[in-house]
Amino acid sequence: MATLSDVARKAVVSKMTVSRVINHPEQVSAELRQLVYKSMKELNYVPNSAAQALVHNRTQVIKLLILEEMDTTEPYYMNLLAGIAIELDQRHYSLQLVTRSSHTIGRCDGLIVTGMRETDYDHIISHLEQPLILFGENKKGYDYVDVDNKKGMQMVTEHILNHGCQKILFYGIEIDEPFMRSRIEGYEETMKMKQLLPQINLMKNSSHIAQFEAEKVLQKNHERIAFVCASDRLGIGVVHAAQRLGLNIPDDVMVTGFDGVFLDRIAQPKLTTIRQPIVEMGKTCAKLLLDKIDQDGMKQGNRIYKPELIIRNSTTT
Amino acid sequence: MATLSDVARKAVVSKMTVSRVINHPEQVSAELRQLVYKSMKELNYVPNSAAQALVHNRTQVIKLLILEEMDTTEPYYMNLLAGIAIELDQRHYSLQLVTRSSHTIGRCDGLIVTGMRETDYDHIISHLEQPLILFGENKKGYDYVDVDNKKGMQMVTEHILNHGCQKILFYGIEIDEPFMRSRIEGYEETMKMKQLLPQINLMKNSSHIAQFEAEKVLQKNHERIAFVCASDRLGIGVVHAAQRLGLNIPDDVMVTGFDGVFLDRIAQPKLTTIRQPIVEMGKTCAKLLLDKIDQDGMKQGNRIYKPELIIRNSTTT
DNA sequence: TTGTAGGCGTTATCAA
DNA sequence: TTGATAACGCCTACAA
Repeated sequence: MATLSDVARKAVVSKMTVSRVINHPEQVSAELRQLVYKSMKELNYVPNSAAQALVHNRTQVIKLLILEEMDTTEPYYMNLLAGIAIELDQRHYSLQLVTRSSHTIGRCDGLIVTGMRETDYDHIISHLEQPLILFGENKKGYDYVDVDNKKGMQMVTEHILNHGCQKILFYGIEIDEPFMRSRIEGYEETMKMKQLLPQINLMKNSSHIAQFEAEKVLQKNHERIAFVCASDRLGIGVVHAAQRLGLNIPDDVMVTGFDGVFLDRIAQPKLTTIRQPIVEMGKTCAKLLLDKIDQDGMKQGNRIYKPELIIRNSTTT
Repeated sequence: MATLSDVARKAVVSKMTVSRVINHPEQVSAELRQLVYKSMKELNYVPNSAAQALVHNRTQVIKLLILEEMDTTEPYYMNLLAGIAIELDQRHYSLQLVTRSSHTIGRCDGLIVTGMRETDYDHIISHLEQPLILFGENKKGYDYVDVDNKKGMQMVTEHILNHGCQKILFYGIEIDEPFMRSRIEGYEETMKMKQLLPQINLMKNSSHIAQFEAEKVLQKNHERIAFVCASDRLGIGVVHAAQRLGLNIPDDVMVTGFDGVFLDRIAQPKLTTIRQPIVEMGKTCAKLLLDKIDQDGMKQGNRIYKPELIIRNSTTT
């Protein structure tokens, strides 16, 4: 692999001139600049990032801290990761995955944190000195990236109402975190606005639990009913329940999910859902973080994505 | 962050002694060694890997080259990645994700390659000079990690035969790669051994396509029938087909999947499947690769995992 | 067994 | 505008 010196020798200039052409090209005369570019190309020069990291006291490593259990890891994450990785690669950073079990965080230039619970702030997050970006809304003032959860749930609830169903149950995940509270709010407010009674049922994020719960409800129910779910996984469970009882989707039972990553398409019928642009959001996490690092840890604010309603056969024919 | 010099100063020894305690502890007297350990602990010393990388002409970066389309990315990958990441972190390497679209591979110490097609050998793989490990069997002599695909399909086919069903169809993925050929072989040989007619149907790895195909078959069929599928995704499609036609699983129709990552548990009923220990396999990929790097690219051979038959309600009650 | 000198590839600083 | 020098943190080679 060619080094700065190789390029310098070939162009018959000093190493510094080459370095300048790379970092402050405007400080170099056009003539030499062209000469250096030519040599770089010929030698196929790529800067050695270890050396750069050393001078700048950087690691060029970003850690992704996944605080959710591996068990609950949904397809979801792969997309987040893909987004993050694409952006990091472009800016010559690399990635390390850290889970709750890794006891020590180790060296890095910054962190992206996801799957965080309330208690993690004190135990983990507040001890970190590196810049960080959270994936998922929070009320503690940390910079974050998320979709507008409340708006999403409003959209999907209104969609059901517009299709002539007034009995709407909410199936959510039993977890006291902001993203969940926002989704509940979105549902609740929409229902109250129409003078309808919100019915909220929280459970573990498992398709089998959702199925079990929904079967109980459907056995007693005799009118048209809808389940708006806070995840596609719960949505799939409800679909199974309806099918087991021989009910028609969407005529007897309407079902919606949330996420729009993979599972919505696996369901049969496919799920109406709120799609989160996860890959995009991953890229944004990385972008924000790298900018934050470049700006010496300055606050970057939040990035809140507009949710997208994907209408499928679980609510319409 | 503390450096070698800091530790040396604190322990009142030279930098070299500290370096030796880390890399060749046996060359240092017990007395000094303890002193140095103590100082390291007190200063919370962690070696600067950029500096190490620089001296050793390493990058400390491993790339994971994912040649499959993002679209077909299954939950599967997250587990592979998790395994790889755990091992890399322990050995102070970091990771970069590269997809087909990244035009240049860039600097790294080694690669793990997955989702490769026949044509990629010439176009991509053969141009790489870094050590590499493939995830997935191949006949070109590259070191790889995989599950015994043939054995897995034999196990699951025999399982069906033992449960009194002789009409067994194979649903596979329409892709001419070794892993698929092995799974087909496993099915074919088991059937032939019992003098039964193998029936092989290849299609895109999509639950909806599998459902479509299975419905066609089931409409004409009037005996007990089983579908052994080459992925859980196909298996889910067959389950949907049976349900749409009001058939009972497993009494009328038996279904099996392959992979045992996430989707098998989402299905209702849960799928009998061949579980691949993906996290473990990911760790092994990383381990093999790092060893290969340490041994200057020496051939490491293959690691073939025993498949595990997970019996669930899609074949038994 | 321990320490000194030099170098890995890059960049900031200062001098020309 | 350009170049020489020193420094980043660590390790190899050699010397004591």
